[in-house]
Amino acid sequence: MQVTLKELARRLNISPSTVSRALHDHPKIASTTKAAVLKLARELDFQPNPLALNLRMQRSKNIGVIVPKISYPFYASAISGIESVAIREGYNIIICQSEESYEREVANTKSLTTSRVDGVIVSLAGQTKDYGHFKDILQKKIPLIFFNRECEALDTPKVVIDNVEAAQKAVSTLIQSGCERIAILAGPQAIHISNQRIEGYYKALSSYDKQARHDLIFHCDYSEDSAYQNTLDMLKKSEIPDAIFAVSDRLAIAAIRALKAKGLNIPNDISVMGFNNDPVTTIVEPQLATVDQTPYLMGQKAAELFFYKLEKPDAPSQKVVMPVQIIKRASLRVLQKSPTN
Amino acid sequence: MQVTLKELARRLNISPSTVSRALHDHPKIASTTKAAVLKLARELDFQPNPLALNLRMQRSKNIGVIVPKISYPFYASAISGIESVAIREGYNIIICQSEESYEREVANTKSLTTSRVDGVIVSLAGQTKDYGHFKDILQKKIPLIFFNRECEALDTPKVVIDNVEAAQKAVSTLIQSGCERIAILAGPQAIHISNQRIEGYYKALSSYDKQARHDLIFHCDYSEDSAYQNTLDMLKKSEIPDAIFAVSDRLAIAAIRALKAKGLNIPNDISVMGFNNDPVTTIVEPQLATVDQTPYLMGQKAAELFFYKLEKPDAPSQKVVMPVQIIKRASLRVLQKSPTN
DNA sequence: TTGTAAGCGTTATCAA
DNA sequence: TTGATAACGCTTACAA
Repeated sequence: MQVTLKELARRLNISPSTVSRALHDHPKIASTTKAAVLKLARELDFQPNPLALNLRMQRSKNIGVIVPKISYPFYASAISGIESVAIREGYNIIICQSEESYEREVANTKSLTTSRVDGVIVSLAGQTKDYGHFKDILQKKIPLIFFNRECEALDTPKVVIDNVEAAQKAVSTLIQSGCERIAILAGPQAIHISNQRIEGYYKALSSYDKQARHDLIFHCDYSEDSAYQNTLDMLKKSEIPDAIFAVSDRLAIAAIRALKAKGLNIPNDISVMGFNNDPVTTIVEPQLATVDQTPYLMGQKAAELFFYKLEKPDAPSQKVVMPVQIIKRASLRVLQKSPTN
Repeated sequence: MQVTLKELARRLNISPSTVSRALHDHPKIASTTKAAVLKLARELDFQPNPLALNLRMQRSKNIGVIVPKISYPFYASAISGIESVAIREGYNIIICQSEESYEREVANTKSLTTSRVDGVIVSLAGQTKDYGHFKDILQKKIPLIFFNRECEALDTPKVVIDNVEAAQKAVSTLIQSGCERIAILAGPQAIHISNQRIEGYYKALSSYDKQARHDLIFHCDYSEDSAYQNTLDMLKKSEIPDAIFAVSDRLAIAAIRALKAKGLNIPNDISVMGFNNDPVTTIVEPQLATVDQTPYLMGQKAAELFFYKLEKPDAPSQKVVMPVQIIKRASLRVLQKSPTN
């Protein structure tokens, strides 16, 4: 059994309140009693009971975290980031996986609120289109933070990347390496993040005075099978693309598989660019160029936004936009500089 | 603000204890009052305050989980497994990463015990050789469960695979496909799990009346660089191996990289077998044969062992041994059946 | 069948 | 500078 504050008081023949004050070095406490308390506390290895503390303080010191899937490397890193700052502040995190399902996400928010978390950090499930469960959280005055996949309609702190700009950079990189017909392998039509990346794709093309071609835009359902199929479809065109920009590394790798199956050389026949900088990008052959999103830092930032909100509940909600970095790898063709230029 | 049990009592003009009993359908409660309580509780969406409950019951309903790294796919799956049964029992899990460091593992156990978890589920850090911090946990009567990487010296419930048998199966598979000179790419000398796999390697060889050759045993420090170097060393021999059994997929992939760099064909010149069934095994070329360990099921089982221990603290500790499965893939040569046999 | 009171371990308020 | 008391929200003897 752990030693309690009461027990310290009993042994020292003083009242629990005095012990409590000594432990928190309250201004009006005799230095002698304070010393005595601290000494005994150390001797007996006193640890305040967090359960009692939590009840008293009406908080749990837990942060709920809802992500689509912790086995996605992006989220594994983001969680580490969140955890690192939570631990530092004496908080624990409770991780829930929505598995991209709206129903599970709703269930997760319910379970987190009944377990009285002090805040919730979320990256939206792919299927979520209704935000009632998040409004409930806000209404209960529980700080709610989004990261990566956010809900634009809700006024909460959030940390995201500029998906438009990131995609624009990625596609510009392809253009600069000499690609002319760049296809985009996007997600489902309704996915915000995917649409933003399509927008960036358009922007890149137009900034180089290129005409966007609607027949080079492919929507898959985020499954590898469908990415594979869409890639095969691309290759049926009379003039096949000379580059593919996929909105995630997983999709890009499925595309690579399809390209290889058709005997195409990457990057000589076709360049490929992914998104996320997943560890597999260095395993696949050729190594996959991609967009790095610093998920660990995003997680840290999200946690920091939570603590800021906790401290200043009425401060306006910040939207933090993280920089991204293009990672050039062997899946990208190298521009042959023409000697005349 | 959430409605409390007291509030229900006040509104119904009965005592809190009666409300509490009604909610728990205590035998001696008038069915009318019970109905009334339940009705109001539903109307006001009463949720018992877990903080109060925890203090009263002297438990946190949290399970601490310490793993080397959640971004290892094996642990990501294992955690999902643990979580799935924890949630079902109304428990939350608090995840800590030791990052393979002994010091961090000690710090993790400290932080978990001061936050008063009801149990701890651990897979040992690579560097851990002293188990004092775990003895402290046991002494505090906190259930302690090991999974995957266990501590043999401690009498606790555990869920593991039979590493000797798994390695024996893996190496037998190589032998059956016609490999003669099988090298093993093992971890550091002190790692229990790695040594067990070496033992299985010996057993497989001797069961086929083959002589084990010490010059085919390579110890790397678990880093990819060192796996790469060790593989290059193998190739300096007068007679190079015709198969490599690596004790993890990560090491196997580093080996593949080295083999390719030296212009060797896999599996024609040399077969490769990994361990873990990491998702990258299907990305690397050729796809990597490996040993599947069902980490999700291991996690579930570990959590179940925890709840069993919680219920029956004095029951003898179970050791659950999970079956493994050899996954054959293209990195394995196919045996040319000689027509005379 | 129900109510009263004590207690889980802490802190905050008030009084001394 | 310290102590007594109440309170956080719940359960559980014990009493009625």
